[in-house]
Amino acid sequence: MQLDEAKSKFIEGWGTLGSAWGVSRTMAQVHALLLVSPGALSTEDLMEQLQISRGNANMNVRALMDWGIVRKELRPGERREFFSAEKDIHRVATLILKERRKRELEPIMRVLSEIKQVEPTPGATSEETESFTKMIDSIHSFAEFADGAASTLIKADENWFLSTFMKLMRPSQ
Amino acid sequence: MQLDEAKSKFIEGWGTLGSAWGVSRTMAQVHALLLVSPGALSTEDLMEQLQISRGNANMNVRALMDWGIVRKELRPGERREFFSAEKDIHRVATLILKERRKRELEPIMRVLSEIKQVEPTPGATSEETESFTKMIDSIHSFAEFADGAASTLIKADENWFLSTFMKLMRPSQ
DNA sequence: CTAAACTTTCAATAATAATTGAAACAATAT
DNA sequence: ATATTGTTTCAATTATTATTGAAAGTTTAG
Repeated sequence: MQLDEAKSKFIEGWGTLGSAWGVSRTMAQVHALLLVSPGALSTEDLMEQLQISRGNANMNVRALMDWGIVRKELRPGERREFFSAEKDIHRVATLILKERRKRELEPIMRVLSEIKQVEPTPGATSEETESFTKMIDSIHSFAEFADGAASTLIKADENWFLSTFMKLMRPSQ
Repeated sequence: MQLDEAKSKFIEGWGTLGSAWGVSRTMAQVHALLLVSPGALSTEDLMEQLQISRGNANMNVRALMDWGIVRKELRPGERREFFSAEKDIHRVATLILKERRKRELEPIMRVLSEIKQVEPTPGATSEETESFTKMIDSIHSFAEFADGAASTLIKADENWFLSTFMKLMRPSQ
């Protein structure tokens, strides 16, 4: 396979993966393009290679910078800005995990804590109330577990992540 | 807080969480409603309590059954079908993980293997080609790691998941 | 077999999310 | 000061995805 074809396939595939997560297809594609480009790219490069508008390119590149997985790169004597992706894939995974934790885990934790104390309600059997609180409790403790796991991964450095954790997870395969 | 209000809040919150993942809001809400209902519900119950159409209720309940987190329950002497959610939250997490692995990890793995052999391409510097294959390799091995981790979790039983893994992840908090 | 009770499908419609492109804004060089 | 080169914003548009509801399909009872 030729390099260009391989790059396109990767960008397309990464875009599809993105939509399965709550990430827009284009945002994932911009990320993919930056990942497989050895040097930094300008807004124009992004527009041309992905066939998207200037506004779109700008918005997505900014979102990626918010996530911390793309950096602005300024070149001396150059007016325009260049962008490059974090190339260390473990660090990328960590940063994405962090962002998703903030966006997804935190909101549901807030809801769960809020509804944790249900009053004995007139018109509901105690069975109903108990079944509800039991369910909420178990989701709550699971969410806390997931949150803790995410924190640990976020704090863990890449080496630990790869060597220790990997051996642990696949002891016999 | 009253039981009804708490239930609504939970259903709404679970729905919001769903949209952040690639799950439709209504599918997540149907799941939430079944989770907090002590008994099984009929299609009519779902329609009424979530204010959705028959077709919508049916499609989402079927999707949840495909995921394995909702079961059909037939009552002797009753024509209509009742549905109930898997209440064990660890099992729910496992089943969701399994489904997401199939839908997300597998497609990108396919793309990655396909583009792994890039020919030395005329018109591209060897630096360019090398940088590309290096990136693909590292994503590939990371994806393999994630896939292995997912398999392990899927196979692991609930007790191990809670006791061993939890202690491991949060050794000092 | 036919009616009744219920489920499933799917084309049409509505709701939501992403994208464009032009205008406003900012920075630098002359 | 103003022309040039670039960035950012945002209302309008387009594309995507979810939802409806009516029709077709199933199953059981009589």
